[in-house]
Amino acid sequence: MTRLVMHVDLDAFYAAIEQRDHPQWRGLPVVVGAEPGKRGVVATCSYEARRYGVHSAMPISEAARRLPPGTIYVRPRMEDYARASRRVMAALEGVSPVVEQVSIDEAYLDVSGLERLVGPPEVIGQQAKAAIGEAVGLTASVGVGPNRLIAKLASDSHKPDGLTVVTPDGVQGFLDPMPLTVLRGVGVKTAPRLQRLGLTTVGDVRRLSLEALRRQLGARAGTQVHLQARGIADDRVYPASERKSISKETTFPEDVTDPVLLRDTLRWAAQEVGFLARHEGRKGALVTLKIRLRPFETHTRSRTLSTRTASDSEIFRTAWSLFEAEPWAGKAVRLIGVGLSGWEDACDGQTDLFASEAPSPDHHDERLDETLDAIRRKFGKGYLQRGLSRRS
DNA sequence: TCTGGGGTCCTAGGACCC
DNA sequence: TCTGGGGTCCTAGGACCC
Repeated sequence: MTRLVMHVDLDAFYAAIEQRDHPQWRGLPVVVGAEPGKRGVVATCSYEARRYGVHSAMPISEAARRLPPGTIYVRPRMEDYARASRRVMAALEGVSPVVEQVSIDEAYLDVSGLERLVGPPEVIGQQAKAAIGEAVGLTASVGVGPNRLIAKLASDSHKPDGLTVVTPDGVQGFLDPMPLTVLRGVGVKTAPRLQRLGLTTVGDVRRLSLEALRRQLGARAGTQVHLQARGIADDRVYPASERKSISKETTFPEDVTDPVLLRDTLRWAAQEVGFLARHEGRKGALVTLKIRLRPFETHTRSRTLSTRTASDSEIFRTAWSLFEAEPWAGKAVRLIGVGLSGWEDACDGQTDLFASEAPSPDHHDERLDETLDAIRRKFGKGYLQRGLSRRS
């Protein structure tokens, strides 16, 4: 049976919420992200800002150079965005029961078989857009195709507020003229390897032999690219997938050498990770320290514990000992953070894992406050408030 | 230009075991 | 004394995605 997959992508999600909630900002360039003049990037920006060449992940300093006076710069309000996201996903459940949320502003739906009930794919897509409009007053771009890749590229092809349906017969004609960078897994490193061979489009890639692709990209990636160039990709939708890791990290406003500050920040990160792990009823065996040194040199160090943990202090102690085992003392640190993973059951009989202690907010909050105080004494009140995430 | 934060998946080498 | 092949786990790094 041939499947029908729909991809839904909210338009300039964070910026659209800001413009929805601040009518006076409509029609203006709006940038959600870091504060101009400080370290950081654009999370997302309104279409008015995109006209100046600004886009997600651009350094905020560069964006500020390009954008005119009168541009609105705002810090993300993640709680509000998350609330809107939940409403959108609930609305989509009304279109098809098989919804896979892939990020705060994107989802795949399995709409196979809905044609007999609802009508052609265009009508199903319109239904999704209308449901989102009703739920949160935002627009989305929708793509429908025979698999995830085609549905995603279809939604990307007309933005904002687009609706694009690609039939199985239309797949190759749709794909061939596209730049090869649209293929999943072909990014800033892989694309030049193909471009050096004189390839530019997906059609060019399709004409290269499987053997040549595997030589260039390795067996696995080469095969995947070969299949994608023919429009062959996963056509399943996975409604719920369990997360595999929890992490917290922060980039300092200025590089840090003070070990006390590094320690306090790592303690804060460990408390955040531990709290979230307990909240989700998880314990992990693998603690990973992440550090980024000046100029932009990233390292990870990890340790597998003999028993799984969700304890703030154990996560912290492990991460700090990983730090101390390295000759990093005195070096300028740009970023520090910690992750926890390794709770998947390896058939080792640890069945009591999820009966672990509940989150302990009181204890947690008190210690967290102490740590945050230490950090904010250095960097000011606004620091370490909320995350920032890149959104289309 | 000067590069956030949260993730996933893959590769590759070495340890260790049979 | 010099030596196989395979499997699994651990660790570090990197590419990529949103």
